[in-house]
Amino acid sequence: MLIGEYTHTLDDKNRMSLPVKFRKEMGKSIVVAPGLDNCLSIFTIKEWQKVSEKLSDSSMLASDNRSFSRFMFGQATTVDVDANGRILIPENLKSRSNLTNKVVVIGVQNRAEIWNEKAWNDYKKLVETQAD
Amino acid sequence: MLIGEYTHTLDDKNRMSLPVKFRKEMGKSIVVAPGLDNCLSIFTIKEWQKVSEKLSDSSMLASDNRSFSRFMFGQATTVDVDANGRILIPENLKSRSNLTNKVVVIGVQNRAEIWNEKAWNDYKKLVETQAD
DNA sequence: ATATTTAAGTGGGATATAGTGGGATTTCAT
DNA sequence: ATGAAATCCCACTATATCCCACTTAAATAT
Repeated sequence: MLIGEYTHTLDDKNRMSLPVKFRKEMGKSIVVAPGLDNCLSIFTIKEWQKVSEKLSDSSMLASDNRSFSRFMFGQATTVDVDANGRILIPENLKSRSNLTNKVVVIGVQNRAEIWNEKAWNDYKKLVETQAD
Repeated sequence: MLIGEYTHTLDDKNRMSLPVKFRKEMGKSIVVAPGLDNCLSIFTIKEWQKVSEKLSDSSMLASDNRSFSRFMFGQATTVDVDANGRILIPENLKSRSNLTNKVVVIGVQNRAEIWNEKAWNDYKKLVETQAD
């Protein structure tokens, strides 16, 4: 299971190292996809297949499903993990999620997410205040 | 069952020894997670699995479920108990709960909690006055 | 009660490794 | 053919981890 929060660097070659605790579970080839709430999602190949199956089960006659499928499949990419445990973040996904030099990688059970550092901190604060 | 209150030191390497009375029940690998009311929760692997199962039943398309999952999984970490019965408190969780050199570990049935010493004393007082 | 032993809690040095940066080579597109 | 970008490779640094040792508290024996 993927859990935990790690602040990493997105260098000027758009490389980002995966937290070492995620590497074994993630394998050598992963899928980077747009995530909800302006973050990036990353999946193992296996989990990505599950996501795709769910989407293909939903009818393409419903406009919401069509748009969500386009959103996910259209922007997702397979990337390889290099010898140092890093992946290359595609430029279009990077700019979509306002990723800068400092990013936060979080584990959320079956997926990981990459956040703009400030956006993640704001999001956490919001959740805590709502819990009262 | 985990019960009792223990004042321990959080050293400058963020290590904290578990109360010896908790060690057998906690095992060699435990999960540290954010808790409500500004404390940290620690679970056995088994108890943590129960928590995650509850959360994984909820749909990720609902924004409330998403945010709570991110909050819990994103900040939780698995930590190993070292040869001296200590665990390493992640820096992000430490600062979130205002933990300083002196912390209080309390047992609460199936989980333990780590508190800032002063916050715990204030909380106790508050509960006592409210009980009148 | 006092001495002796055992264990809990803590501190700190040495080593391993995660994370990062950057040069050199290769691949790809124009 | 040329420029840009991706990949490979190596190296550096900060930090986590391992290991050992000290101190204080508790337990046992005399």
